Amino acid sequence: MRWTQTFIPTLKEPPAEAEIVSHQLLLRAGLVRKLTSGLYTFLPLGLRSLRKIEQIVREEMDRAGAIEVLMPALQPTDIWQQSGRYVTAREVLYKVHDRADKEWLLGPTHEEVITALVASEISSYRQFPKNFYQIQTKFRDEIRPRFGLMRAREFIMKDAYSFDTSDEAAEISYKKMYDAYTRIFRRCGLHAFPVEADTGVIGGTLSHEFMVPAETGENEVVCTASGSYAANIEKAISRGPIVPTPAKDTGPEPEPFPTPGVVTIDALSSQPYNVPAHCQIKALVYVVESNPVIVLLRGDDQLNEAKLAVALGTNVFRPATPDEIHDLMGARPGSLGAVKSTLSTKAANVPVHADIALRNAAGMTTGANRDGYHLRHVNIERDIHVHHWQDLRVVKAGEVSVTDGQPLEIWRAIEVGHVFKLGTKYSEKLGAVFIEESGARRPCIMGCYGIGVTRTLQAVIEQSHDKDGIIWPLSVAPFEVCITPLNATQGSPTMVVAESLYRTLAGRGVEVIIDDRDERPGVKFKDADLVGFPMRVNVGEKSLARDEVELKPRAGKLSTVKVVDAADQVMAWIQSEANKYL
RNA sequence: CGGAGCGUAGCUCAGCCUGGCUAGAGCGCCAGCUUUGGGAGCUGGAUGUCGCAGGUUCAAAUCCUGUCGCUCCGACCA
Repeated sequence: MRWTQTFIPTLKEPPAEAEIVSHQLLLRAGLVRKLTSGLYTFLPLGLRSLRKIEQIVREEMDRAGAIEVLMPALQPTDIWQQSGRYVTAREVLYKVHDRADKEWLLGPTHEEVITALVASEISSYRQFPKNFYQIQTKFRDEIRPRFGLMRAREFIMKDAYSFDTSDEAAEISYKKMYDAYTRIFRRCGLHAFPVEADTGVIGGTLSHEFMVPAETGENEVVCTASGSYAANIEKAISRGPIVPTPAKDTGPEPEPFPTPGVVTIDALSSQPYNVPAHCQIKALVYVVESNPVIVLLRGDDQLNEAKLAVALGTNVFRPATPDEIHDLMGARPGSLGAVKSTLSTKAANVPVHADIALRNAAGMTTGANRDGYHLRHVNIERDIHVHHWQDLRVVKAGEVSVTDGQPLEIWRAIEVGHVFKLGTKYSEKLGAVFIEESGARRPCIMGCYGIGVTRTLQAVIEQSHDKDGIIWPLSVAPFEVCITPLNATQGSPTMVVAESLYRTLAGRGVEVIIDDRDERPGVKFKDADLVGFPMRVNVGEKSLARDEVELKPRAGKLSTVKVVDAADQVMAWIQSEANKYL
């Protein structure tokens, strides 16, 4: 490819709209342009890298035995009604109407479509296992698109769906995808690692997200240094708080004491009260499908809403409003508690969910359900009627792993993939049943597996760049080699050598671009570094006088080679570089 | 949807608080000359409904109201 014959609109300065470095570089290197929030045009170089990632994904899915299909992005509503997601996923659904005013959906994901296909086409146990995948544009009405391709309204996803006849077989399918994902991200030059993920209200036990560590990531991951434990913070557990919960009874019964104006954990732990946060019981009121529940946590702990969703069996809940709280508890937030003797008649029957870190807690302080008062000498087993003991807290750095007692760290990360064992949720609702050997009919066991292809592209940039620009891994670079003639005058010795090398490399199958622009060397160097081609070959009069050209790997040191050896040297370099991503 | 910020040239921004000449700079773009190993120099040139709509005023980029868009923080997710 010739630079002058493609379209690479680089920018000197980062556009104001881009906050994070990968987003800035996507724009500055001329890979994408924004149409409007969450919608991007892929320009030639961005598209080339995107296609390379897609191809890696395709090869590894094929290797794992998955079968490529292509499903419609436009979908009828009835299958979504059947699965129930017309309602539960309504927030992310883009709906369109045809001229007869019939409603259609732009697919945010394809469980319904693939399950309908399997329901109508596959009926015998002999036809399993099957795993279908596609690489396709998805549409989601994101609450807040952001960071360029990281969270877009329209994005390219690889989605795969496995169908099996038993749990054991489904686990094998799951493992194959898990292994394929590990290979895919490695081949993309990404350091991605799997973590246990929340399965949400769907339940089930098997779910992993593939995470790329990045300060700008939207997720938090809890892990040990050795990797012996790794989980999304929504799911993460530990052996409990570093400072144990007091368990010594300090009084015969709860004792109220005045705390005028004290409505925070901090205030109660300061002068003149000096009640350490871990000796307090925090009471929260939530409204679950219009019914109140009380949630108890240690004062120094935060509620993990994902865990609460699992505990409640629904994700339809919200914090109660101050008015609702006052109406129920007779006190305002900051003075709440669940001690039996302080609960109003109305509150007495409200379910109490307590975090397990509060087990056997004694000598605790909590709100008295009376503004300006707290209670001390609270013994939770004696004084509070706990209906449900559950793990509800957010794990903190420094606590130790349940697997091997190693200290836990917390990292931010980008989720690039998610593998999920679905069970029979969709197969039951959409009638994907098969006939087993005995003649009985049973629903298929499903799994679903997603990779955010466009997000992966940006994650590569986020993880691999320096002050000058992108540092593409060879495997996903838009071009492997950039030839930079320092004088682009047609027929000049420099250009003759550059053109010759260009033709030789292209003829040997190297993805090469020649910067044939009539620009000064500095401009070309800056642009090549910004775009991040893995190898740059400088052809200039100085070195040409010695019959040499320069090889400059984007991430390595400059060297010189004889003109006649240049092509071989470049080939050798590419070969050794390519081996790093296998 | 709640909170915060920003909309002035293709890009980055100044001007706005305290209204007043022809709306500016750098980069980019066009022409010419010079230059040619890390975003060159000089000269000349083109480019703006100051996001949009109302209002206040003798006068609005500037003040007020509304509206649209973009960005960031939270809930959602590949």
